[in-house]
Amino acid sequence: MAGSAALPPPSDDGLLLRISPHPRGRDDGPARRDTGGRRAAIARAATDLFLRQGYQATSTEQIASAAAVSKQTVYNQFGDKQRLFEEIVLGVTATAEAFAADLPDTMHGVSGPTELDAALRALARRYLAVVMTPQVLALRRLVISEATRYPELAAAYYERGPARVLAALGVLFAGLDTRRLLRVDDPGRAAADFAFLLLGRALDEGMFRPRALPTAEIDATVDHAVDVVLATYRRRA
Amino acid sequence: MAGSAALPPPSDDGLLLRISPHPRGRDDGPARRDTGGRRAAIARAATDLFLRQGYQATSTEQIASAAAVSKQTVYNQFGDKQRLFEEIVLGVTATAEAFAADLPDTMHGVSGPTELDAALRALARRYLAVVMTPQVLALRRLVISEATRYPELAAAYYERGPARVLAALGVLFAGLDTRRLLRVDDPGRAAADFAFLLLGRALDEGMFRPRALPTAEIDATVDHAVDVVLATYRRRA
DNA sequence: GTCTATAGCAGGATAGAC
DNA sequence: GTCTATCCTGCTATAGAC
Repeated sequence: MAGSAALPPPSDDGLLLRISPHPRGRDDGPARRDTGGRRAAIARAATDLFLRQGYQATSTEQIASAAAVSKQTVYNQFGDKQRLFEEIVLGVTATAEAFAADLPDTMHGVSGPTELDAALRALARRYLAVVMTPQVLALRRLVISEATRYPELAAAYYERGPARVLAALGVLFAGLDTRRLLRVDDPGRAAADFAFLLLGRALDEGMFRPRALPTAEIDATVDHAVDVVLATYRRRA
Repeated sequence: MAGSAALPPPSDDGLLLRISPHPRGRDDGPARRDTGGRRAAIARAATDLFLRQGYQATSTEQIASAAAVSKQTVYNQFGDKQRLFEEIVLGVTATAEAFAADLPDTMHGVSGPTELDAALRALARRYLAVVMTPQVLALRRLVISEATRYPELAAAYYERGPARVLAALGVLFAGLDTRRLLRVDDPGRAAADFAFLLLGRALDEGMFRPRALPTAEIDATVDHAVDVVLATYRRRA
C-alpha cells in the first residue's frame, strides 16, 4: 500500500518562484549569451521540477523537455546538474532577503503600546504566511534532502534564508528596546522566541505532512504568539 | 568547490538506533526464518547507511555488503528496497514512544512551585538532548527527504514521533492545570509553546547545519524556555 | 550556440544452481 | 533460504553535425 506511492499530481499552479536572471558563479567558464531567454526558461523549469520531485528524481532530460530545449543546451548553460541546482537554491533566497529588508520599516511609525501590538500582529501574520507557502516549504524540504551530500549549500541556504530573517528580527527587537517600547536584554533570543512560538509547530508539521492552515488556526497562532512575546518582554512599570 | 562535495566520512560510531526485531507488515508473504540474525544484521546495516547517506544514495549492494550477506538475501528478507526503508523508519520510532511514555511520571512527585520548576527544567533538558541527537536529526532529514515521494510514510513518522510527544506533553500540562500548579486553558498550545521555545531554533538550524550545542547554550535555552512557560502559565494569585 | 545520437555506467531486481 | 551471475532500465554527460 504505502510502497506503491506514485509521484504527486503535476499541480499546474503558475506560482513559480522568481529566480534571479543571472546569478552566475565565479568559474562558469566563458560567458554565454542567453539567446532568447532560454537560460531563464531552463531555470524556471528546473525550479518547478526540483521543488515538486526533488533533486535526484528530476532528470536533466525532464528539465530540458519542460523548458523546450535540448539536453545539451542545459549543459551549455549551466555546466552540470549540481551547478544548476545550486544556482536555483541560492537564487530563490531573494524572497527571504526581501522579507528581512522590509522588517525595520514595519515598526517605524510605532510610538505606543497599542500601535506596537497592532504592528507585531501584522508582522506575525505576514511572517507565518510567507513561511508556510507551499513553495517555501518545498524549498526547505529540497535543501534538507541534499544537506548530507551538499553541506555547504545547506549552510549557505540557512544563512541567507532563516538566519537572515532571524537576525533582522533581532535588530527589530533591539530597536524596540532602545525606544523603550519593550524591555529586551537579549534581542536574538527574543527574535527566536517570537519566530518559533509563531512558526514552530506549523513548520515542523509542514515538513512531514503538508496541509493548508485554516484561517482560524492562523489567527489563534498569531494572537497567541504575540501575546506571549508582549507579556514576556513588556516593560514593567 | 561546492560542487565537488564528497560523501561524509564513514564515522565509525557504534551508536546505532535499535530497531524492533520483527515489525513485519501485513502482506510480507510467507514467513521467513531469520537464520542466525541475518535479518537483524541487514536492518542494522541499512539503518546506518540510510541515516548517513540517505535513501537514494544507498544501494542495496552497499547494504548487503555492509551486512555481509548477498543482495539476494536482502530481497528475500525484505521484498524490496522500499519495504526495507519503511520498516526501518517506523521501527525506529520506539525512541519517541519511550520518551512519551515516561512523561506522565516526571511530574508525579511534584506538589509545589519549586519542585515544578526543577522538574520542568530536568524534563526540558532531556527533551532537548534527545531531539538533538545526531541519529534523531538524521532520521528527520531522511524522512523529510522522502516526504514528497512517500507522503504516507512521512505522515506516519510524524504521528508516531513528534506528534505523539506533543500529545503527551499536552496531557502533562493538563494535569498541572488540574492539580492547580499552573493555569492552562489550552494544554495543546502550552505543549507546543514549551516544545518550540525549547527546540525551535536548534532544530531548525540542525536540519541544515549540524553542529553540537555547547553546554552553555543548552543551559541558557533550557532555562529561558522554562522561565517563559512558567511566567505565561503561572496561576495568578 | 543548438540539436540528435550515443557512450558509459550504476542500480534495482531476478534466474538458476546448491 | 543463500549465493553468483546477469538482465535491463534509466541516468549523466559527451561527440559530432549544423
